[in-house]
Amino acid sequence: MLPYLSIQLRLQAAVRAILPEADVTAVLVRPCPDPKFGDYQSNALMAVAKARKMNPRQLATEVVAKLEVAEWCEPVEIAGAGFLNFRLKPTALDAALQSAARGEHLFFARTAQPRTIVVDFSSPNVAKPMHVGHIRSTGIGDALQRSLRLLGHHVITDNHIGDWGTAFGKLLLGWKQILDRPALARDAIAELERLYKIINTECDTNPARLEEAKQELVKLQAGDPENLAIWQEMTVLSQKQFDTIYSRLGVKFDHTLGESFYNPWLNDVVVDLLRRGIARESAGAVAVFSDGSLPPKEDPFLVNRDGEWIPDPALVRKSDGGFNYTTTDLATVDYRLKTWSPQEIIYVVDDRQGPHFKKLFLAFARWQPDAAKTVKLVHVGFGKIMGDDGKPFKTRSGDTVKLGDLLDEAEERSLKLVTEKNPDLSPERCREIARVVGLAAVKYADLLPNRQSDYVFSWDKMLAFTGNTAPYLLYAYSRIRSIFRKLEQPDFSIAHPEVIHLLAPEELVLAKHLLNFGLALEGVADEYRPNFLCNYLYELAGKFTSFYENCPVLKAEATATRDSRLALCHLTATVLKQGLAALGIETIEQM
RNA sequence: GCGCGCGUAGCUCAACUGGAUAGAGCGUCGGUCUCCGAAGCCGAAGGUUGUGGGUUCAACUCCCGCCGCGCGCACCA
Repeated sequence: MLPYLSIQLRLQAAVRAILPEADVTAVLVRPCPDPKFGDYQSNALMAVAKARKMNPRQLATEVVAKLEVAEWCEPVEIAGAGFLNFRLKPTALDAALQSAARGEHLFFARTAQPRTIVVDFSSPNVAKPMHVGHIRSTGIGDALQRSLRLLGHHVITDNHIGDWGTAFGKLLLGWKQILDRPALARDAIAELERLYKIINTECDTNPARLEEAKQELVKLQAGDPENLAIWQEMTVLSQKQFDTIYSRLGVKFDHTLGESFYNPWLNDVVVDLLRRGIARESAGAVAVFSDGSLPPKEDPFLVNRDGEWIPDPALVRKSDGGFNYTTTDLATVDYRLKTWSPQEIIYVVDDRQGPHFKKLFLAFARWQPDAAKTVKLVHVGFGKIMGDDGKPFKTRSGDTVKLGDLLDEAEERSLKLVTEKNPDLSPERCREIARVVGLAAVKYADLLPNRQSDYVFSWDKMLAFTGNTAPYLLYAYSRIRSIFRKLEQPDFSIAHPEVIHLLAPEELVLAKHLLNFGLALEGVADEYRPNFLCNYLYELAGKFTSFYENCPVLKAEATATRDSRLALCHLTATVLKQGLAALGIETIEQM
């Protein structure tokens, strides 16, 4: 077990010994923000004391008297208002690394309570090109599902593609009347996009055209064979595009159950909602209204107009009989619960859909109160990608940036840099390095900022080899690998874990940081924030580089020092690789 | 108008249950390759965390007011 977890358990036991009725789940041990205070700290006693109106330092003194941590720590220090500071004994640090070297752990613990978690992410639309916005849902969702799996959860990924809806009326009309077959063969998505744009423009100015499109949609929804066949073909063509992009990104889904999958249940959902009095008819449509159980300010089914709270319902059936996405989403929750019995469903979707998810989650809880208690529904929202001008990121001509083009450009730019820095490497080798670096740069730049804020897209920043970037991390990794190449043991493994014995300050700093890998992973899983792991890995790479500058490995004077440092390098490389993998980022041996 | 989110160094961003002297990178200035990869490393300068109050032993973090920006506000998703 990792030292801080052992210390935490003992601390909780000590608190329980003093205050038997105390809830110790919040009594946590965390790394110190400043090494001068020690390696780990706990500030939980101040909160415990406060809740009981006790003197925090007095409580700390009593707890410390009962605290048995001498096998890992120097004597515990009580500081400030009631902080506990722990300093690891060198033997405990060595032991932790040795157990990792024996393969007993990689500085994280698999969860004691595995949950079944559905992760719903990416969700592109049929007949439309995947664009730069999809990188966010896809990248964040993939990083979350990878991290959750690594921690031992049972994860089910489901790509809820937009393969149904009003857009298909226009697409069908375009397909029947102005389809350019050769163009479709060349670039299906571009042709479908062209159809949609033309018909959409016509519909804006010509009500008759709009009516035609609506009729095509009605026919599709009624199961007209011709329209269904065309729709099917559009879906297949789109899926090819998705597959190409996902294959480049290294993203896989366990399921791809698009919106259309739920069609058979939509009518039943609405009927049931009506029967239970959760939805009612309004202006020809069917909608879920507020049940008044929440204060108006917190009630997503209410909106304030000129000082008055008026209904802002969620529509589940349009006045023309069509269904809305709330209906589909309700059917989807129902299906997922019945099929997989998850404890948690995570939706990685743009923050602007926040109000929709609030309504959805509340509506589901009213529809199926018992089922709702078994599952945690979470909207993991994220902000927009902006250009240098502070406006949403677009091409020079003002179009949305297509994801495929973005990845191409990342590889091209990265190839230029790689070739420049490595004139000796073969073109094939450079191309492979550039592929990994370019892709990593885009993914990492997207995962690094706090997901809720908008961020500014910058090629120069994400491809820079300095600063908190993917190239910097990959460079640190490749430098470690270079050591083992030089050693002529590219498949190096730690033969004798007991050689690990850390002395130099830079060794200690690096080793202690390795111990915190699990905290970073848990942060990602608990807060749905991959940027915690990004920052952890950046610090790890930085601490490794400091070590590397100051502590000779292959040229160490003593064999024992050399072997210990080789082991430290190997463990660092393993954590870097595993951590990047959890973010969906590949590593390379050389760059 | 109402609601939600945001506001941190010149710029781009961090800041882990409220916790100790708010941290990085870029840019600027300076140091560092007869030594395992200098795409690196070390150092300096740079802040009233939009603003005014409040709660607390302790506030970037929680509460209230104000200013500024973004987003959303039935029959698209």
